[in-house]
Amino acid sequence: MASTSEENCQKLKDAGLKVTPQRLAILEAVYDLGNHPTADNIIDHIRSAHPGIATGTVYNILDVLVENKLIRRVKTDKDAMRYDGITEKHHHLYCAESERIEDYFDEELDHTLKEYFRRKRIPGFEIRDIILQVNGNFNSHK
Amino acid sequence: MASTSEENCQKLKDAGLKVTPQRLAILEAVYDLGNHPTADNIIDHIRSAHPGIATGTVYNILDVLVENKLIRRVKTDKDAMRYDGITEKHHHLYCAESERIEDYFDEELDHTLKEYFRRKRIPGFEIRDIILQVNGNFNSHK
DNA sequence: TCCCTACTTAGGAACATTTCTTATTTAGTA
DNA sequence: TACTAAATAAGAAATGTTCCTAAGTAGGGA
Repeated sequence: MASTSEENCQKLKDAGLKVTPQRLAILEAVYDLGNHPTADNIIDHIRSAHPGIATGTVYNILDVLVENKLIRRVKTDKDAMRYDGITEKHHHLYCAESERIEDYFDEELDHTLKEYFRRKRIPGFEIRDIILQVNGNFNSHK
Repeated sequence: MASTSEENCQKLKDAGLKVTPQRLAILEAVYDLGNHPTADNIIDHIRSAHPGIATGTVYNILDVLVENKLIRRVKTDKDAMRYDGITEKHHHLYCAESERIEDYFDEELDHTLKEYFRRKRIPGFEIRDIILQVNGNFNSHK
């Protein structure tokens, strides 16, 4: 989870993006904060080290990072958009009662789905990927 | 797809909601518009017959209808929130290139998933339901 | 049918997000 | 190291969504 500035710098370069202090700060904020921060969480975190950054800039950069697959966007029904520093394929568990969102990895499931849709095609639609939105409740207290 | 005012009226009553002209109008707008309208589409549609309705009211009522499961909210990555008049369980096909979203029904798939998670439980999490977000492209022109 | 109460709406303010334009900065090249 | 083109950030303004309060309305009971 811990990543150095140089590594993050490299990630930006690899994606063909110019490296700017703002982009580094935001990428690091998403990693540091963990647990699907909102744009607001990210702005707060960054302003401590980087007071002048504009709100619009943060949103712009988040978009750029999402487009270049350095981070992901996590949809929620109600509240604000949230972000995720994990780029490997994974699903999300949404708690109906709290705002909690957990990552869920399951290669067996991914494989099963892939097989399923290899057999049963959807007419007129070419699948790129499938993300599960698993709704329910956490019943143990972390 | 066609539904009378009386039927919609009854749906509201069944959900324990007071019947108001605004609620009926919005419920009908979602059915009439089809194809996952945005709040904006709905507001436009309603204002023709119901000019005075406040924007906030439309959002409030959409929330109420979602909470009472008369309609559903469809999450999208980027653009505005969209709504869906179909309340049976179903998944969504998201087109990467257009804003098109199609409904996808597949009982066999639902059954497969149910079986899968009956075997393989997620520790500390109780599943209520699972929605697939199928990303890809439409390759035929409808 | 009329009244009462709780629920609902209108309207506006607050908040979240996107978009636009201009000035600045990056990174490659000389 | 200095120059330049292209990409980027700041700031402001537009848009989308939520929240709040006072006024209005639906529906049950007298």
